This record gives sequence, structure tokens and C-alpha cells, in this order.
Amino acid sequence: MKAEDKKFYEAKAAVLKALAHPTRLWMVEQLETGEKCVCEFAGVIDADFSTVSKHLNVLKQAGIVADEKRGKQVYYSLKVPCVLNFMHCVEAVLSARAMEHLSMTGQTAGRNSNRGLS
Amino acid sequence: MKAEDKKFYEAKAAVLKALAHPTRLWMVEQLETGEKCVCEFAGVIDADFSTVSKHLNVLKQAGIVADEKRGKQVYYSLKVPCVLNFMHCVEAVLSARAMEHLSMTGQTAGRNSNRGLS
DNA sequence: GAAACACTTGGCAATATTGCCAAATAAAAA
DNA sequence: TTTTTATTTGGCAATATTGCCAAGTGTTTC
Repeated sequence: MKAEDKKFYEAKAAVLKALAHPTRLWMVEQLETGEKCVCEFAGVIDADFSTVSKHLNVLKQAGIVADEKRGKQVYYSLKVPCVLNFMHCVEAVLSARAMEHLSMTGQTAGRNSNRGLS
Repeated sequence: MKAEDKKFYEAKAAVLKALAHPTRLWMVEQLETGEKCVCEFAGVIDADFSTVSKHLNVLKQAGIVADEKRGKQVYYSLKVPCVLNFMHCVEAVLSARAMEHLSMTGQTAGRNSNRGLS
């Protein structure tokens, strides 16, 4: 593998890594309906304000969200909405896994329950 | 947030985390054209055999790939091909970032160069 | 059966991530 | 101007990830 390709895979992995945290994943999904300020996130989850801010910064550094200060507040918005699309695929991975687990434990999930996972 | 929702976000983040490594990302893309044995991966990248094996195990645990032993070799295959689709979106994030960097340094990437990133 | 092959597993040190606290900054309100 | 509100930053300990080496497992080949 060429050094150039390696850089490319590292860059792509960095974007995925930014998304690969439950809190950040939740944040990204919250942004689907529009921009939110830090306080709106902090109000819902029980984490320190600074923790919320740092998570948002990780998403910002990865290029996934944008921030804009207006008055006292900083509003974050989804910069690349397509990230929401692949959540469906991630959920498909979970479904496939769940299905497998059912069959291993001798249970059934019903006929044709395996559709649409690819 | 309910405990149930929290579990769901944790599960989804775990799948993304499995993908969030340059070597594993590369492996997943290699599997696009069909199954490969561990030796085929090990032959290309310069990492220990055990390292390759462990990366593949991470993907397997996440439910992204399946393994099958045939003779002396173990073949890995993509279980949920849709993971390949969202690479395009990840690349879009990188493009958007690159574009921004160009404009910040006073360069230009040409007219309409910002198309198709969402 | 012994040796070779294709992996997997255990152990471990180096490194990175996470989340809390306390302190710093920045804007608006008093 | 002082205070309050909203957020970021620095520091740090707990935890997780990574990748190498050495040793183990299962399967062919000799």
C-alpha cells in the first residue's frame, strides 16, 4: 500500500472515529432537525458542560458539524447531512447480529425477517 | 434519555468504532470484491500476522464480517455490504474539509466545486 | 508421527480516549 | 463596572486501544 493511500485511510478512519461514541452519535442525530446550542445538549444528558463541549469539538474537528456564536450561545449544525443515512446501515448490522443471536438460542424471529439487511 | 435508548446508541457506536481504524477500513474495502483469507491481508500490509488476525476479529465481533475455516485457511467475507455505501459520505466530509482549507489559505478549487457533498 | 502451515490467543508496554474539576474567556444583564 | 450566563480550555486520573512477541491450536503434508 502506498503512503498516499495510507493517509487516505487514516483520514477516513478519523471521521468514523469522531462518530464512534454514543454521546456524539446521539448529538449528530439530534442535529437532524436543525441547529442546537450547547446548553440544549447539556440539558438532556447528564454529563458535565465541559464534556459536552469537548464532544462537540471532536465532531467539529472531524468536519461533521459547524459552530456559530450568536450572542452568548454557540450553535452547532450538521455540515454533512449524509452521515445520517448510514445510520440505517449500522442498524442493519445490529439487526443481523440480533437475528443470529435469536437463531443461536433456538428462537425464531419469523418468516422473511432477514430481509433488507444489505 | 432512557436507559434503553442509551444501550442502542452504545451498540451503534460500537459498530462504528469497529470501522474506525485505517487498517480495518482498508480490510472492509478489500472484501468488496469477495472473501479473502488472513494471509491475503497479511501479505499486503506490513503488520504482524497476529495484528491482522486481531483486527479481523474486531470486525467479526461487531457483526460486520463473517469467517469460515476451509482447510488450513480462514476466509473472511463482508456480512453487511451496505457499510461500503457510507464510505462515499465519509469521503464527502473529507472533501468539504479540504475545500474549506483551500479557501482559508486563499486558494480556489474552482467554480461549483462544492457540489454534491450532502 | 513429525514437521510445516495458517492462523489465534495471552501478555504487555506504548499510546489514545474519556470525563470530571477548576480556571479562563466572552458576551449580555444588572 | 460588576455580575451572571454560556461556553471553552487545561489538567489529570481512569480506562481502552494498539501492535508486537511468544506460545498455543487445528490441519494438512511428509
